[in-house]
Amino acid sequence: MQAQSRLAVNSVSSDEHEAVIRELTRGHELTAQLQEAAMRALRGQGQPEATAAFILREVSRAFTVCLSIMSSPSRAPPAPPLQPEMPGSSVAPAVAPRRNRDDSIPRKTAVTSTPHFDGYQWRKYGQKRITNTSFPRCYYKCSYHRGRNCPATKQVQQRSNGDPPQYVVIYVNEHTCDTPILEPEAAATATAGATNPLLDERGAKEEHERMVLVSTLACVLGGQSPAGSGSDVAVLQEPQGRTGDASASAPSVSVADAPGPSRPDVDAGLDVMDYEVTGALCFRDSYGLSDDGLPF
DNA sequence: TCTATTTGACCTAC
DNA sequence: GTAGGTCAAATAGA
Repeated sequence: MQAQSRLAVNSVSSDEHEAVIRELTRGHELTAQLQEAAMRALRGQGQPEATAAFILREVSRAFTVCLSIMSSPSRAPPAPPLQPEMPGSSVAPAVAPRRNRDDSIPRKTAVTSTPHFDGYQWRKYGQKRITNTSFPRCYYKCSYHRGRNCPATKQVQQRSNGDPPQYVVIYVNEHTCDTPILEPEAAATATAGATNPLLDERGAKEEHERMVLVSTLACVLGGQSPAGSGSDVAVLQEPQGRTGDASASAPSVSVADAPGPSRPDVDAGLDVMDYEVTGALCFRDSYGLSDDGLPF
């Protein structure tokens, strides 16, 4: 599948490339909202809550990985889409990009409209105006940077102010804190914060989408299988610690602490690049959504 | 009082 | 010298 994706992506036009990114971004965004709503709906329900949290986090991560791949220079069409398309902004001059300070530091790039909700908690520590860009770049550290010595940081830069606005998020270093997924209230706060007006703008439409997805997910977790997706959930069993770090499997709350002996096995060995994860969750097909993401 | 955010200054790669 | 990344003091809010 991965090879097929590469072949396909390498031959697509700029418009198609943008469309793929747009759809992935949309999926990622919906996953974030579903995560928020599902956690609220399933709160205190033990195993279903833990399972939902795990699945949704992995789905979100799968979208992030796909977006990262699609946004990488080797995947981009001839005309790179990362430059802001703001009126009045000139085409970027041929300036040699600065090298990362340390090439050994793992970096992942994602494009999303919900940069502030990715399952982790971040603390902003800086903001910088970047040349040839219309928006400043914000710098975040993991909230557990001090307490757990987590080295993870991310940079968020708005790329366009469309609907929804798109953000380029660069994740630097892996989490070693094994940050739990945000509690529903915290997630709602983070998502609906001043830096993310998305929910305000979409309001009723997306609330409806969320409710459809949540009810379907609840159905799945409750042992009822929505059309054609009953066995897909099991495919999503995957190690929680993406770094292989032993500490990554010892979160303080939420998912890993949830009761139940059959928590998805942290040693299942599924890699980040197992795209069957995303393939197994075809929201539109499995959940009866139309082409524009709305329920039929 | 504590915590998070803002913002100017500083450091470093190019 | 310039620009990106980080630090830390100042500030705001709970």
